[in-house]
This record gives sequence, C-alpha cells and structure tokens, in this order.
Amino acid sequence: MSTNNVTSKKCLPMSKKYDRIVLLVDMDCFYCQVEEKLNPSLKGKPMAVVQYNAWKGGGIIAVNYAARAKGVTRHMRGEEAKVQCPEIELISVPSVREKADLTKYRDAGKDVAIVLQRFTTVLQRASVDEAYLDITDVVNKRFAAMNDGTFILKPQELLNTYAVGFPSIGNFVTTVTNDFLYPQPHEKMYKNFSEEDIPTVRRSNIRLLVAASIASEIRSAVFKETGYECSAGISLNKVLAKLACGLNKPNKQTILPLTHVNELFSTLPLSKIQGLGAKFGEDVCQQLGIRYVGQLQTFTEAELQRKFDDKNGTWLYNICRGIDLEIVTPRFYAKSIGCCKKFPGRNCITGVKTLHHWLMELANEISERLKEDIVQNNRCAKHMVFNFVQEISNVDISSSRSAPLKSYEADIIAGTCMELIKANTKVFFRPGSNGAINNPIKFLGISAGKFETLSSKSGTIQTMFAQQTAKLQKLANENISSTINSENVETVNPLMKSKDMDLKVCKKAVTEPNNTVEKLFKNQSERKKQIIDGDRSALTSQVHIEGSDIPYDKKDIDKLPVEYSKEMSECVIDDYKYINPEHKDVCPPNNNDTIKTINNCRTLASSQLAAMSQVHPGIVCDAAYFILCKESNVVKDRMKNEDEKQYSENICDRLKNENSITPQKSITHLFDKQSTLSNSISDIADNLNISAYHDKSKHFENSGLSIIKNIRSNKSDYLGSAKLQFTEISKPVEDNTVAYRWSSVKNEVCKDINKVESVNNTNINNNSSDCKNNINLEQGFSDNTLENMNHTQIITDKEQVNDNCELEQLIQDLKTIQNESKTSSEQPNKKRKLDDISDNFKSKDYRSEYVEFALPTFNTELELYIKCDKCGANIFNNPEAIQTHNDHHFAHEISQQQRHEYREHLRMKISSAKSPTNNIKTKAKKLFKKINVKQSWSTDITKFLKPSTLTVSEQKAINESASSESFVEFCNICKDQIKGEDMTEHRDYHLAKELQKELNKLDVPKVNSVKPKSNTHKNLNSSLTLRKPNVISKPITAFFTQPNDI
DNA sequence: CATAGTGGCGCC
DNA sequence: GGCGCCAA
Ligand SMILES: Cc1cn([C@H]2C[C@H](O)[C@@H](COP(=O)(O)OP(=O)(O)OP(=O)(O)O)O2)c(=O)[nH]c1=O
Ligand SMILES: [Mg+2]
Ligand SMILES: [Mg+2]
Repeated sequence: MSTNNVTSKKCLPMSKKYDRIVLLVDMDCFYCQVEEKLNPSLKGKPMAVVQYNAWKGGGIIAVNYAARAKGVTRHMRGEEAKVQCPEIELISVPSVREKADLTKYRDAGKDVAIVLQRFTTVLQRASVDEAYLDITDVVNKRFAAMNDGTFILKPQELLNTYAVGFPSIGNFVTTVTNDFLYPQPHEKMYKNFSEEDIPTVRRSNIRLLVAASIASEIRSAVFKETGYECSAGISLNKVLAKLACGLNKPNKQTILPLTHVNELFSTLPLSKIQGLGAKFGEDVCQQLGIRYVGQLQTFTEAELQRKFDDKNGTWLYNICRGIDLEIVTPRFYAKSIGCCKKFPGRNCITGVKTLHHWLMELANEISERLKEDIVQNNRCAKHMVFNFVQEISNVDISSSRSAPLKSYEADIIAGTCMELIKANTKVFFRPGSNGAINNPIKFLGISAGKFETLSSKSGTIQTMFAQQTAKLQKLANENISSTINSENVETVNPLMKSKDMDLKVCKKAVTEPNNTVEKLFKNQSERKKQIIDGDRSALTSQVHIEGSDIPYDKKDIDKLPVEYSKEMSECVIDDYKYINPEHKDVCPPNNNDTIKTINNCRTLASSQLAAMSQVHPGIVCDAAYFILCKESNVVKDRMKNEDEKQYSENICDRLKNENSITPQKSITHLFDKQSTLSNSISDIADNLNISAYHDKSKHFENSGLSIIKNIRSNKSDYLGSAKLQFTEISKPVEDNTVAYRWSSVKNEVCKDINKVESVNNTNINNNSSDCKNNINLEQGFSDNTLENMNHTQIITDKEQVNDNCELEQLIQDLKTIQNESKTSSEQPNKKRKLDDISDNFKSKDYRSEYVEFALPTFNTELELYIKCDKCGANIFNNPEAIQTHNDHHFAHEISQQQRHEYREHLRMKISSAKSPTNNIKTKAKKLFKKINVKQSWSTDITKFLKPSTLTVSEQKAINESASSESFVEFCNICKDQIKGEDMTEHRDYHLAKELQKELNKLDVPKVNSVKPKSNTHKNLNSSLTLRKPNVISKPITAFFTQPNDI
C-alpha cells in the first residue's frame, strides 16, 4: 500500500525559467454549458445556474455569456437576474438529500479532463472546470516535426487566437518569425532581458506559436468529444497561462509572450495575479503603495523579503518579472472528497436528532461518492475531517476535528462525527435536556482524504474499465427510472444483462447497502476471478502493437476488460498519430485488436502513469500490458520464467533509455508474485522521477531556420504584412540535432519502431492535423459571428411559479399552528414545508419527534413574547429566537467598529479612484449619493407590507411590534423585513450590491490589453463583496468556561 | 442568514 | 492536527 501523498508545489531551478510551455484550459461558463448540453433548447438564450430557489430565486453560481451581456453576474439572486434580464432561464442545481448536489458538474469536468489528458499526462486539474497542461514536450515534438517538414503550421487557422501586445495573431506571426529569421541585436522587445536570455526568449515566441496550434487542436478535441467550449491561456508558466486565459473569453485562446509581459504588467492590477487576489495582494499594494504588477519591479528581492517573508518576497520578485517556477504537478483526481452545508440563522440545528439527521445526509453523500471513488480510482480514503460551526455565547465558533476513516458506511461516518462534536463541546446538551443542543450548530462539513491505492487484485482492473462501468451505471439509472433496486443487479438494466460479469459484480459491490469497505475489499479477489475466468471465445493469433516488443495474443486481448469502442479507437488513433507524427503510418486503423490493446494500456497509463509522460506510449503500453497480463494470470500458463525476465528487462532497458537515467531499482521486482499492479505502477513512476526539462534548451540550438520554413503563410492577405512566402516543404531529413526525446532514444528502439512501421504500413494520412485545424477554423468563424450578433433574446412566456406565495397563503390559512421559527426558510421544497405544517402532528416527518420541534413555541398556552431587557423589543419566547436576538445585539456591538471602517473603506475606494478611471469614479460617487438618499428612512412601514409573503408568526411580530418599538422594519430597497438594529448593516449590503452592479456594467471586456479601470472594478468588487465572515475560529477549549446564555 | 458548496495548500 | 487563506 502506498499513500498517494505527493508533495506539491515543486519548483524548477531558475535556469529553466523559460524552458516550458504551459497551457491553462478553462471551460466557458461551465455549469451553464453542462445544463445547455442536457437541454439544448437553452442554447443561445440567456441562462444561469442557481442553487436553491426559495429565497429570492436562489443564488446564482454560473452565468452564460448571453446573460452576462445583460448584466447578470454570479452572486446575484435569481430575482435580481430577472430584473436585469427578464427572459433569463434559471436552472437549479439538483437538490439531493435536501442539499445541492454537484455530481453532474464533477462528471462533466472529468469528461473534459479525460480528453485533455490524451495530449499530455502532465496535467494538473485546478478545479472542476480547468486544468494546467505542461505541453513542452508536445511543442518540442511538433517543433521538430516542423523542422523536418512533416508538420506545417498554418497561422491563418488560428483565428480564435490572440497574442497579448499584438493587434492580431497575424501580426504576431509576422513579427516573431521575422525576428527569428533576422535577429536584431537591439530589438526593443528584448530590452528587459539579459544578453544570455535573449536567444531563449526569442525562441520562446516561436514555441508559443507552435503551442497555439496545439492548443487549438486540444480545444477542438474537447468540443468535438464533449460538446463544451473552452478558452485557453498559452504561456511559459502557470501564472502567465492562467492570466492569459482570462483575457479573451469565451471560446478563445490567448498567447502571452514573455516579451510583452512587461507591457501588460505596467497596467495590470496586482489582484489579477493568482495568489494576489485577496488579502495578501491588498497587503502588498498597501505596504508598497502600488497598484500594478509592474511596479513591484522597483523593489529589490531583499526589500520584498523584508516586508513579506523570504518565500513570498522571492515569489513576488519573480512574478512581477513574468517568472513562475512552479511546476505542473500531474494530478487527475481530487485529494479529498467532501460535502458540507450551512444552517444559517433560524435554520441552525438545536437538537441532537436534527443533528443526526443532517450528519446522516452528509455522510450518505460522502459514502456514495467514496464508494464510487473506489471503483473509479482504485483507492480508499483513510482519514476524515469533520468541520462544524457552533454558536457559543453568541459567537460563531468554527472547529475541525479529524479521525481515522475505518468504514465507508454512512451510519459509522455520521456516528464518528457525532462523537467528535460531543467530545469537543464542553456542554453539549442544554442543561436538563438530553435532546436539546446547548450550542446551536450553523455549519456541518465532512471531508475524506489521505487516499491509499488499493491492492491491485482486481482493483486496478476496475480502474481499467471504470469509465465503462460508470457510463453503464448512468445509462441504467436513466433508462430504468426510479424503480431501480440497486441491490439486485439483474433487475437493473437489460443492457447490462449482456454485459460482463465484472460489471455486475462491480455494481453490486458499490451499491450493496450493508457492505463495509472491508467486505468490499474481500469481494475483490472473487470479483477478479470472475473477470478473469469470464467465458469468452478464445481465438489464438498474434497481434502486433506499434512501438511494442511484446507479442500480443489476441486471446489475451479479448480478455481485457475494456470494451472496444469505435469512437474511442478513432481518438486513440488520432492520439497516437499526434504523439507520434513520425509514425503516422504505423497504426492500422482497422485493426481493432491493436486499438483495443492500446486503449486498455493507455487507460491504465493515463490514470496512473502521469510521471511517465516522457515515455513512449508503446513502452508504456508494453509495461502496462505485461503487468496486467501477469496480474490477471492471463499469460501465466504460457509464459515461462525466462520469458518473463526477458520481457521485464527489455521494458526496463527501454525505460532507462527513454529517460536517460538509471532507475533507482530494477523494475524486475515488479513482477514478483507479491507485487501488485498498483504498486508496480507507482514504483515505475517513482523510479522515473526524472527531470522533465532535462537537456531541453540544447535541443533548439540548431533548429531555427528549418522550423521557420514550415510556418507557411497560405493567405498573406489575412496576415496583412506577412513578408514570408515559403516554397516547397523540405523533405523529411535524418537530422540528428532534432531535439525531441522520443526521436533521440537509443537506436535499437528506433530501429524497432521502424521495423514495425514497415510491417504495418498502411494508409498514410498526412493531413490528420490539417483536418483538425479546419474544424477549428470553422469554429473560429462561427464564434466570431456569434460574438458580433446582437443578443436579441426571445422572451419566453414560461411562468415563474412563486412557491412562496402559494405556500405562505396556505400558512396563513393554518392560523392555529404556530410553528414558524422552526420552519426553515431556506428549505425551499414546497412539499417539505407543507408536510411540516399541515401534517406535523401526525406525520412521521423526522422533525416531529425532535426536541427542538417540541419546544414551547408549539404550545399556544404559553406566553408568545418576552421583552428584551436591552432594547425592550418583543421577542418570540423560544430559546432560539432569544438567542438570535441576543446574537444581534452582540453582533451589533462588535461590528460597529468594523462597519465604520468598512464604510470608510468604501468612501476611500471611491474617492481615491483616479485619472484613467474617472468615469467610474464619477458614477460610483453618484451612486453612493443615490444610495445614501435612498437610505433616508421611511417610518411608515405599512406601505411596504406584503402580507402574502409573511408567515403567521412574522405577521404577528409585525402587529405586535408596530405600535411599540420597531423591532422589525422593512428595507425600502428589497422590502425584506429587517431587525431594526441590523438595518444599517443591511443597507450597507445593498450599497455594496448596487455599486457592484454598476461597476459590472462598466467592465467592458478587453482584448489585447487590460485597462486600469478593470482594476478599479476588481478591487472594488472584491472589497465590496467579501464581507468578513462572522465566524471566529478558536480551539473549543477557549470557551469551556463561557457561560451559557440560555 | 443575506451565495453555497468545494477543494488545495501553507503555517505553526 | 487544526486553522486560515485563496480560488473556481
Ligand atoms: C467562481 C465559482 C465557480 N463556481 C462553479 C460554477 C462555474 O461554472 C464553475 C467554473 O468556474 P469559473 O471557471 O470561475 O467560471 P465559469 O466557468 O462559470 O465562467 P468563465 O470561466 O467562462 O468565466 O465553477 C462556483 O460554484 N462557485 C464560484 O464561486
Ligand atoms: Mg470556467
Ligand atoms: Mg475555472
């Protein structure tokens, strides 16, 4: 067993600062695209994805570009979006177990990443919708191919490509190729670079151009295979690539050349740099009195280190010069799987049964996802962290406690959490009660991590066909509707009946209600047996795999568990040709066995061999196949020990050759009986912990002219001033100076490959890349068309059903029941609420038997209100309401200073906006005044009264308090009822929102440069929207002696 | 209450 | 291990 605990954030040595090409691919308005794909009628219409929808139409978490054009933004409420854009379609995130469920977006993100991964295994997923790709090797490979004439780059096909600092991509091509052909010693592009760096920097621009053509193909593949559009940033490191990506969206890609970093940085707000978008960035700006990234260059490294610390100082010093040494750490899967839920305000948890209920809901989701993770990723989480926020003495206290994760069963996970919170709370139960919780709970989160790779026995085989399994399961769920009995696979899916045993076993193992992790693991040997012994027709014939030394046997291939898929195979062929352009004739397109084998082995390779990215796929294929066969006992009978040794040594030798290093230990041990496939794979990876950029620079020494030759300009008119018209493509040459690693491996391997080539030589398709480019080109045109279109929207007459009105009317009718303070306002589900109310004394709704739902509130005989002795207001006479009220007093007191500072901060921001942002400044000031006027308070609240939206108790509260103190008032902006003492803060909230809205309108997307006003917007935006979380995090022990208020 | 739910990583 | 920061 090995813990997949890879140290992260490794850095390159400074000497290799300009050696890489890094791509950042980010999906455009991702969740929206996912929804559009599921419901194509939404395409083109303004649309947003919301979470929940009871309160003001739900919170918007993604907005498509049609809706953005109308001013709709993330953070808005559904209702606000409707104001901005009445025809907007609001799609809800599915609610499962009464909480938002993001599964479909995770799945979609994975689909995309699988496509991306085909282009390089040096892929680091950075979020659900984006990934960094280190495509240095791919670029170098293509560079070499251009050098020998086997690839022709056609810049006119980069219509969707932008280059920072250049008016057009054509201009970029012309400039950098000219400069490369006729280097000017004092070209001003290089004025900021040291003499010795200039040749590297000059080459980097050409490499970026090559990278752009690859990026185009990658994005095309993503679109073709997933239907999703994305944008990309193309530069020399992660920070620059990320920055570039955001400059042109959607469906565009942006090159950020080293030579134009300074120009960009001179007006680029510091906050635009990843890592400087929040407090630290603000701190840097404030301490140094600067705004733009470029201004950092005026400080010495020592100065920066002194002000911040050594690490940050050096980082800042480098970043402002466009240098970022952090490597792309290959990682496909999340390191933790978690879920959480807030219980704000009245929704807070005040009874153990409710707590248990929610812990079970969360644990069930975690459990489900962890079990799926076993199948998908062949690993098992060993550790869990439980996060919770409690309100203690009117302060929100956040705590985190961890425990070993010994079972994936929900009740065990929930039980562990329950123990943890009890053990870490001084007074858990309210004195005198064994059901009421002393400190209301406002947040629960469970997360599982510290994954260990499972023993390979069947586990890895699962990994191999995890995709198929998942897809079949999905299909099954869709086709069979809700009558699925997951315990009985035979009833699940007629499609699956014809499928392999292993799928059934898999499904069963995952969904069987009472199986524990331990059991699941025990089942694996059995499952494996079923897979291996599965009855299949056995033909015996030899199959040859390109780049491989192993004589594959068709019989063995047939036993491999991955289903042959025509579509996938075509991808694999493309992929294979792409990775091996010089072997483009190697792969016989009609040889299903070959394709299938590669599929299998590449699946394995892609999921577990990230660190082997430098290795020829043929070799990976052999290694993986060999181990797989060995592991599966497929070849056991036929393969003698000598053969085994020979093969393993062969693979070992070739790995060594590929990497120019000696593995620390022989991989022959991988074939020991005890050795597992997973361990084998990770050991290989460990052994191949090579310097990825080893010897990179020298590869480019002599390859300049010929590569330029192969940047062909077919449409010089498009390129405008393109001066270069090239003639015939040079014939492929045997060029020993060609840099690419795969081409420079030992002759024996090359010979082998050549031999294979000559044997399998069939259809040569020289134009495969051209095809891709053409596709890309067309997209580019259509995008532009789309972009220039007026966003005239069809107004749909779909009625907006107002759940609240209907619901509240019913509540009104049920005058005799006083329940309100317990009925969740953010549990939007109508049915749920109705059940709660109308049936709550007879139904078995979980709440009905809980302590906190049996509080005095339900007893009409008791006094309804008590007087607050601080403000004299009438408060509902239940512990929660009292506590909430007290909380408001407390919050008010402690936040007064904060709010003052906050308002001062706003004023400062607005008044300090200067010259280039004059426009904004004026507007902001105006707005500020406008809002202030609005704040002038109306005492006649009755005109804002909306009885239909009030609950019984709320109505009562109004009636009770209207004559005396204005305990509850109505905000004249949103018409919400707000407690009097909270009104100032509430109005600040509106002020912030209004400002943000106004500023959003002014945020005109820029193409090739970033204007300062964008800065002002962002800074303001973040300052305004990021209100201080009102949660304090302290060791719980700090509150052991705190008195309990209630 | 006034995005919420989620994930990675650094510091101590 | 627990907490805080940062981000999509
Ligand atoms: C920023 C952010 C994103 N998300 C989700 C929804 C987004 O669709 C998804 C990706 O985030 P982003 O990539 O930041 O945004 P986006 O893909 O919606 O739009 P674009 O990249 O074109 O600007 O992650 C959240 O749930 N919460 C957030 O705070
Ligand atoms: Mg995105
Ligand atoms: Mg993103």
